[in-house]
Amino acid sequence: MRDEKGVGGCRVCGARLPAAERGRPPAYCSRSCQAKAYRRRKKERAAPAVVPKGAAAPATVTPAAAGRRREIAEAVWRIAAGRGLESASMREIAAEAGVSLRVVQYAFGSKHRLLVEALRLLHEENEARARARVARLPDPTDPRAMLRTVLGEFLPLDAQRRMALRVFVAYYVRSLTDPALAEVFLHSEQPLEELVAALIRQAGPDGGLESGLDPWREADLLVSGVTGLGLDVLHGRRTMAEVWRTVDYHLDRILGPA
Amino acid sequence: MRDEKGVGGCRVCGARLPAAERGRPPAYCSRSCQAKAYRRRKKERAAPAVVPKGAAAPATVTPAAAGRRREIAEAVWRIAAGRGLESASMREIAAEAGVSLRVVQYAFGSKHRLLVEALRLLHEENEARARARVARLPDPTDPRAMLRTVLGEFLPLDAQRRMALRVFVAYYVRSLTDPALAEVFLHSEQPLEELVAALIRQAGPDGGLESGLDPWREADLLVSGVTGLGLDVLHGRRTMAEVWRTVDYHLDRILGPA
DNA sequence: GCTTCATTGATACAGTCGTATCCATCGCAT
DNA sequence: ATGCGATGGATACGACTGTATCAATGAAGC
Repeated sequence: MRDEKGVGGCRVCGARLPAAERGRPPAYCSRSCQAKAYRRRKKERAAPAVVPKGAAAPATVTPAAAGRRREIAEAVWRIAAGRGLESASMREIAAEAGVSLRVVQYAFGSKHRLLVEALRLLHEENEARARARVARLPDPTDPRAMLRTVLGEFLPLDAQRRMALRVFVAYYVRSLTDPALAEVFLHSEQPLEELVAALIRQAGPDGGLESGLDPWREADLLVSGVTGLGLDVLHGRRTMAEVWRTVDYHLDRILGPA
Repeated sequence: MRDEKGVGGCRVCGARLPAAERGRPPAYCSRSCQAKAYRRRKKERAAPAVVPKGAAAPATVTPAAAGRRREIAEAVWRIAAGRGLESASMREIAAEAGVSLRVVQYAFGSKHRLLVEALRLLHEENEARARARVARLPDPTDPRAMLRTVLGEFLPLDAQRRMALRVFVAYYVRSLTDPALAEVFLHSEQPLEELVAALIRQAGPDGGLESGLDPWREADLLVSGVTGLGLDVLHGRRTMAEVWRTVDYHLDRILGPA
């Protein structure tokens, strides 16, 4: 609740305001009053009341420019996951992000650029989270645990991954008729089957890899299969428990029983 | 190309037409001419010119009511596959179907009912085509050929299946936020994994089914995997040749080498 | 004080959207 | 020839769309 927008006259001298019909409503009666208020704020900022010199990150205060783009992109994710990408209008996005329409326009220029950028950011976010989960594994040399973690990135295991999966599917459909979105998809996501194939292959010498298996073909079906199973879970056609049983069955088959 | 709508005068006597500003444009100069034309049509219908009693279905002449709904639904499919479901507006659909907006409204009542019905019809259409392809197999007892045919129903192997796949994915995404569409999805598509599992199991006794395989789990990953691979093909991220190699590898693994 | 620049609130603009209304003509029967 | 319900063309309605415009802000240098 800051001071009311324009009902109390000039914020400095209290004089009546001209009340323009167009543009932003005035808050000062003159530019001199505006400059006076500015210098007052500047002085307060110079002595910012005991800041512990970098103890905790300033969670609420973002680097302004990039931070706001990020927050708007997150609003796009939430809307796309909850109500579908088709109801992500500029005004809805602005409301969800808690900013004005003009700010969204200014930050991204056009809706199309906003959508492309939101997809790109979600890709980055997900890759970072996936890497973090892999790094948090207790035994980094256990191929089965590693495979389970990697494959789990495409399953709706928590709110975050459920949302990401929904958003990605919505974007996937759009990308079928939108080259700019298609490029974001095709540019990333490639080395995944290779990673899984490498994990399977690496399990061969010391693990229990049955001979005669083609790691590449196994990885191919495993990755696309897990994606398809995840979509069924989103839909309510399967439970995660069933999916894990199927995945574990195939991991047993490929790597040998646990 | 029937006779032009209203440029040639009365369809019976050829007289000039009053050309009303509101409502449907007239085709007859008077009610008597209208009745004359009706009786003429009725007589032709009574003696329908050597119909061989059910030899071939009257492909072009549809039962009017259901036939038109079908044509409008096909227009929805074409638009959804070509330009995306989000650009399937009532007016676009009407234009694509070659009818007026009012006709689309009249035939389906609301856009939502139209979309649901179009999805239902596409499901029926696809099931019929799939059954026909299975029935056309040279050797109905060959599990490998049967499996390849069944799994092929989810791959963009021709223009029809490519279109159906695109439409289904678009609808799938909508169904995540639209219960009526979700019901159409959940109501069908269930017995598919069971069919594939049955085919795998049946190949056991006389075929070359390796012991230790769980037909149900194999079918589970195979079906969802083929779906996922098909989506990648739609996107251009894979070729159909690569997909067939992966599928055939796994059929070899499950059924034994060809 | 002045000016400049990036930012932004309020609103206008030109569409498209799904749906509803009006009403003439339709097929069909009496 | 008239009546009836189904059909359908033209158009209005109100809501919403993405984008553009105007003017005033915050912040800064001179």
